[in-house]
Amino acid sequence: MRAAKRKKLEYAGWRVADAKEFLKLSDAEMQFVEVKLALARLLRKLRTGRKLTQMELAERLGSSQSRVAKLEAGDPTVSVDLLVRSALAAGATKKDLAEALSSKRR
Amino acid sequence: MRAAKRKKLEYAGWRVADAKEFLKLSDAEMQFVEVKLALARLLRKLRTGRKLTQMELAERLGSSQSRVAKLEAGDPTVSVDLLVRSALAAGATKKDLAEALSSKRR
DNA sequence: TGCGAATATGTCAGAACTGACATATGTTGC
DNA sequence: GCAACATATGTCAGTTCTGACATATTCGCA
Repeated sequence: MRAAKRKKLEYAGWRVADAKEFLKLSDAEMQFVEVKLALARLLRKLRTGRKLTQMELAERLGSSQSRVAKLEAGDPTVSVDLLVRSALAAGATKKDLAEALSSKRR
Repeated sequence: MRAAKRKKLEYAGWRVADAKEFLKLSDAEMQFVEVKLALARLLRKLRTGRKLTQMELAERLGSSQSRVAKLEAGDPTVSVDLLVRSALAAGATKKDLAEALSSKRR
C-alpha cells in the first residue's frame, strides 16, 4: 500500500517548501502533500472567516474537534477525500477548491 | 457515516447535470460528485493522452485494471484521495487538478 | 500569574476504501 | 461470426481512515 509509507514520512508542519530537500519525496508525493496543505489552508480560512471554532465546525460536519484540528494541520491521517468534503460542507464551491489549488503559498 | 448514504445514491453514469433534480442531493453533495467526476475525466484524459491501457496505468499505479476503471467512472467506491494520487502519479500537476476543477463539463 | 476557551496530539474500535480476482460487456479487425 | 483485447461490474479480505474520547498545549486576558 502506498499510504503506508506516506504515514511514516513525517512531513509534519508547514515547512513543505523545504521538505523536498529534507525528505526524499517524488514529485507526485510532493504535489500530493501540497494539495493537502492547500486544502487545509482553505478549510481554516473558511472556518475563521465565519468566526467558527473548531468545535462548532465539527458539529456541522458531524465530526469532532480533534479531527478538524487534524484536517487544518494537513495531518497525514486525514484524506484528501475528507478535506474536500469538509471544505464543501463548510461552504466552499468547486471553484474555491480550484483556486486553493492554484494559489501560491501564503 | 456520511459516505454510507452516498453509496446508495447511485448517481452512476455521466448525467450529473440532471442528477440534481433526479436525486435529492444537497449542494455540497452535488459539488462533491462533480469534483469526483471532474477528476475522473482528468485521469482518463491523462491515460488516453499517453495511449496507455487501463491495465498499463494500473501497473504503474500499483493498482488493478478494475480499480482504474472505477476511478475513471467516478464510482462511489473510489475516494477523491485515490483520484488525486492517481492523477498525480499519472503525471498531472497541482495546476492540472485546479484546471480540471474549474473547467466546465465536456 | 492563573483561568477559561481554543487548538493540538495520541489512541483505538468500527466504518470505509483498496487491490485483486472473477466475470461480463464492449470494441476492432478479420 | 469470432478471436483478441480493452473496459466495466461484482465481490471480498486486508488495510486505511474516521469519529470519539482523553489529554496536552497554546492563547488571550484580567
